[in-house]
Amino acid sequence: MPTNQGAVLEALADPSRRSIFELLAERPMSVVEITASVPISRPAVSQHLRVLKDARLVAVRPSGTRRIYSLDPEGLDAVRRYFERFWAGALAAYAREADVSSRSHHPSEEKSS
Amino acid sequence: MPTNQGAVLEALADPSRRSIFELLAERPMSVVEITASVPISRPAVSQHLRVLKDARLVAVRPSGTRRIYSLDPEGLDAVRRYFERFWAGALAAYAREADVSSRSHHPSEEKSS
DNA sequence: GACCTTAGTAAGTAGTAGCTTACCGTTCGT
DNA sequence: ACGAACGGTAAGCTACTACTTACTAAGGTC
Repeated sequence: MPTNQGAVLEALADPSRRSIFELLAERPMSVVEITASVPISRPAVSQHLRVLKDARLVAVRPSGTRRIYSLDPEGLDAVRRYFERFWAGALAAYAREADVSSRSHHPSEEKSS
Repeated sequence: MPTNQGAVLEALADPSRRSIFELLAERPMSVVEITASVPISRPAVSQHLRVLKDARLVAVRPSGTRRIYSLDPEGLDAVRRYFERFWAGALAAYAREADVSSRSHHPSEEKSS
């Protein structure tokens, strides 16, 4: 199990974390830079970054005394695979349910089998 | 409000809710059926279903005294679009960061405004 | 009709997640 | 070497969230 999908979903469930994540999508930034664009304290940002990093949604690169955070495609890909797993099934289920609903609402038309 | 992606992510952040979601991916089920496959009480299941329904991840169809829950492609599609939005950027950022890392130490350039 | 099944809501509780301030180690500039 | 900027960690508080046990309503069966 490479890169737990649950961790990714839990990480992005928090609005502050989503903001940070979306910020880093524009360009890599240091912690102070991120903090300037977000209404929480710097330690809070650090804590969020730790969660995002554990979920492999972001990666760090040290640059002098700063640490430049950027997006890590790894976690993104993990969650993408997770949702792809359900996509076909969801469409099929929807089609079947829609069919059932249409029978109850419209007594006419379409008797396939 | 076209299917808030945040709501979808928050809904699937909970393990119990993910279990229910994945159960319904196999086949539509009633609340008691779901409860039988999950280690929580039936009211808890109802509460989770409400969250999933608000996020448009599941849909309900009344069938007599039961309510058959099934996947709703709407929420799934919303979150898929959300992640697609970052996919290209994440890959580009990753390539750039990998490039930066590959060069050794460069004391020049890069100045914060 | 009586009565059982199904399921959503109310009210209350325990645990955890996110925030803060304070502190400490590193790295750069002078 | 000293001081300042950067950033991660610790400790503590608050608020929310997931869970429970009632209770209530609606539909189906006899």
